[in-house]
Amino acid sequence: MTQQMETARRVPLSRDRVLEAAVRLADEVGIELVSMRRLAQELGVVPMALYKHVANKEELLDGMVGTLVGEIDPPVGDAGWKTAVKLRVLSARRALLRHPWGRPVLESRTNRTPAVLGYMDSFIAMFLAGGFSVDLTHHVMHALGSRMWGFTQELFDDPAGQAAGGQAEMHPEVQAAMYREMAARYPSILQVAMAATHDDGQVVGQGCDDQFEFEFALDLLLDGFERLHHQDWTSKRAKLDQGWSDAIG
Amino acid sequence: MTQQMETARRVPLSRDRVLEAAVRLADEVGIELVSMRRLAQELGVVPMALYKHVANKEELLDGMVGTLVGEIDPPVGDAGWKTAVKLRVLSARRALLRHPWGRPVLESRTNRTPAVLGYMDSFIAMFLAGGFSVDLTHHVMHALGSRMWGFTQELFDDPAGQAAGGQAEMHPEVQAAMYREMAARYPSILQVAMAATHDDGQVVGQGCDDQFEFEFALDLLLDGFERLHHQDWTSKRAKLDQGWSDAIG
DNA sequence: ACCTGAACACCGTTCAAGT
DNA sequence: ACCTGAACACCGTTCAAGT
Repeated sequence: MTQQMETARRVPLSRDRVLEAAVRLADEVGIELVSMRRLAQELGVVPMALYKHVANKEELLDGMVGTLVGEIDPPVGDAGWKTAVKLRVLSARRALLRHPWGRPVLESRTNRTPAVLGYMDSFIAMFLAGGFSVDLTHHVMHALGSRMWGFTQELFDDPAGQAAGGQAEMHPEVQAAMYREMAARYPSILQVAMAATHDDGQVVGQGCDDQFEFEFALDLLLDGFERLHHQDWTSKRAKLDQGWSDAIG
Repeated sequence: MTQQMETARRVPLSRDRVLEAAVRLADEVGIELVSMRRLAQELGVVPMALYKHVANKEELLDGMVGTLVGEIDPPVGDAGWKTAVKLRVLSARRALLRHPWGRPVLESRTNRTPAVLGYMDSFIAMFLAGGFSVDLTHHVMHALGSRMWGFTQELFDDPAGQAAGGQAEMHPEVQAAMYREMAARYPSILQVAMAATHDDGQVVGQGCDDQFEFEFALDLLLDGFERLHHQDWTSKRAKLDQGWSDAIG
């Protein structure tokens, strides 16, 4: 331990070492505990030393996203666009499951870093290679949105602290009371929740198969994309421009 | 001003006054500047005084979401499920456009407050009333996800500070250099961006019609829901359970 | 020129002292 | 019993003093 820290202190800091340590720290203790100060401490360094390798915390987070993108499989070239897109999204999803901090960090990113632009570019290229018009590709990319990264903004995401099965510790009476309360106030939620969880008395959100739900929505979108593509769908805006081109051309 | 503050000090604090002030403050200065301390100052009160009306900041944010939900139109009863769902989502979207803080706050919510549960419940009820099976309703709600609130997690959302048209201040040379850089590194992005912005030299993300893109994806999903509903789609899991019921019933 | 301790301007929340 | 100032344990980042 002491030896490790001394070794760490001997090796000079570098942007890569900083990012690597940030990723490891976020994996271990969660992103909410990753502060410049804590990260510096982890590296056996004074906080200000980090600022020579990253301009500020935003840039640190951008860098972390970069390493995340690096873990996503490159697109397969031999399958159709649909398979290629799906495989890539699912690969991104696996990367995000390995690094739970990826989601909140991606959501908060606002800088167009090369890593993110490159990832987006390769997605667009898959659609174009599949014969999609530039116009349809544009809208389809918007529709995909953050699902490109393998996550969806869910109704209720599990709070960081709350492990699954927390319900098990409740007294039957309390559970019964909650049940009656739900039945009175939120009858529709209860109906769906009961069907999904098979009357084991859990409330909505628990007991859902996240992977299934993600792929359900993804397939729904991809099928929709395919349908529009086959019928040569064009947005009114693009149609209008086509009219203009015809008129002036 | 002084009189206002004194009046404010005279009227006793209440949960409603706290929430109302929080909403107004967030509308005016942005959510990132809404702190317990700043809010207290705005109310002419010592920070700790707030804690008698909200347990902590989380509960304050939950309360703000409550007032937001209150601004969303109730479901129309006489149209079909598709119209009812779409109108409600678009109403939520308008509420969110009036209160830009709603999105980040909703994204960060993890508590199942009555307001949110009630909103969800009414959505589920719309699908069930439309004849959707409980099973399909469940998956469809997941697929809808945060789109229920009228927003999508976009690839790049405009950073809070950056107004549209910031590009206009760039020198032509810089713009040309950026253009060449994009062409070399992200050819597919450039293709789409140019088509979307009609060669006025802007980069991707600018010049998109957010409302169009939102409705494009929403319609794609709703059409998908409709198709599955018409063909009596059932998840394998529900099919399996049906088999079990048949076997043991 | 490089490095870094101290400081600045904030947080949310606890807690004990004052009324 | 109620209220609140001071304090605690943090932030990200600036800046000037030290080597």
